[in-house]
Amino acid sequence: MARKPLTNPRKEASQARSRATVDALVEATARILVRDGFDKASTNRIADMAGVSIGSLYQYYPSKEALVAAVIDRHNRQIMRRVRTVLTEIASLPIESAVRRAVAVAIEAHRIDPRLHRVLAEQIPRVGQLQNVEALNREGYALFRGYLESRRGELRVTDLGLAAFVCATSIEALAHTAVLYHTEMLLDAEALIEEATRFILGYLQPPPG
Amino acid sequence: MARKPLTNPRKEASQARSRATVDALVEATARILVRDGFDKASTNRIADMAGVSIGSLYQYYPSKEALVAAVIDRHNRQIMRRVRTVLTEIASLPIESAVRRAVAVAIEAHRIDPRLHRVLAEQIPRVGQLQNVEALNREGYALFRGYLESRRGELRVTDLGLAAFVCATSIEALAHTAVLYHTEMLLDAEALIEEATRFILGYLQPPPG
DNA sequence: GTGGAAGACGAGCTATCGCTCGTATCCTAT
DNA sequence: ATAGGATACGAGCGATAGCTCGTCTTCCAC
Repeated sequence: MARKPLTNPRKEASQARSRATVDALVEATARILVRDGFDKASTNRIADMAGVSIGSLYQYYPSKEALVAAVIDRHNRQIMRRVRTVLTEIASLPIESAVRRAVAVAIEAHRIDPRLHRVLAEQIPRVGQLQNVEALNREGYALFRGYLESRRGELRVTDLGLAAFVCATSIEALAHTAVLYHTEMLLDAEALIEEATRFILGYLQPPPG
Repeated sequence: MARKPLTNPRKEASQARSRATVDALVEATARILVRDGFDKASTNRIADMAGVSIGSLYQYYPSKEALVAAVIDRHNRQIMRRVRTVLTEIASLPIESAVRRAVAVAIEAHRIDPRLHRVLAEQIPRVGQLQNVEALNREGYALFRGYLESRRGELRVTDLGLAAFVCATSIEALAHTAVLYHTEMLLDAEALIEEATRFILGYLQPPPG
């Protein structure tokens, strides 16, 4: 396997001026990733677009990968803030509305910055941040599993771990695919949400009657 | 968006000797992709591993991307041959066994060469082959949709297009995730297949009774 | 058996990459 | 006011990338 470059920031920025520099670098990285893709995102170009000298760039980030990792981090934080909130709120809801909310937030999360999300989804493996993203997936999975456990009596599934995996993976994939590759479906997002909800419920809930 | 390099082969190999050269190049590309990743797969290195001079490489492929595209192509062909066969066979099967077979073949297909599949899944967007892969997905989707239509009377879903999208996307995602990131699940692949089958059937079939 | 097309070769060009380091400027504690 | 740490600068180094082109070798139709 390939050797991993360091992806941690080099030092904290302590003065306001330098914090602005760091922000500009991360922002410029995100913009270049979206506009030109990972390959054309050279450190020189990033520094340029940030209006910062290449020397300053290397004061804060040891490599291009570290910069991309910072972008990923920022994006993930945005997503998880939203997902965590909603998946915590659903605890008190009945199954049907809980699942509907979960599906909706998955779509919402993917729509936060779809173009960036797409580039990142493609580039994350190369930056060696896969574990971190796996950790996020696992958190979503764990939150959902927690909910299932609290409602175990109302479910027809027995292996809640497996069920949570199946649900979380599918919901994520549906949201991901729809947002990134089938935007026309979002014109009637409600219909998609309803269908996905029926999908999940048909699996989780015992047949009526 | 980034400028696209040409990805078409440069010329056909007509003599046996040159066909061997082309094969060696594609094979070497695949091996280096798996072993070292896309970034370290330089044309010089590929030519080296193939035991072919760099000049010969450029006689047949105009760029590194073209070589990777050839690898993708070969791999996709392997996968689709299998998937097409099975999805055609299921036409005569009742829903339950048809879905089970479909799930099984999705997993099977991802297991053909998982390490290569993983690298390719990550790198395909950069090679601009996304449409081609989308075409494959659409073929899988269309085949499955055809089956659903032939059984429409036995289903509870109404929008078969949407249903096929939901099923195909989920099955693919479950197979993909399990094979690439949760190999421990494959120790009991039967259990996974059964669960996924229940999952899909709960959505497609009307409640019993 | 020979001429010309097909194939193979690899030194080396240009471009760009990631990155360092010596120097200049700014900020703040005293 | 000023010392000295924090911050910013950017010319330019070494490495490596993709790729060309002039030359040599092999194959095959006649």
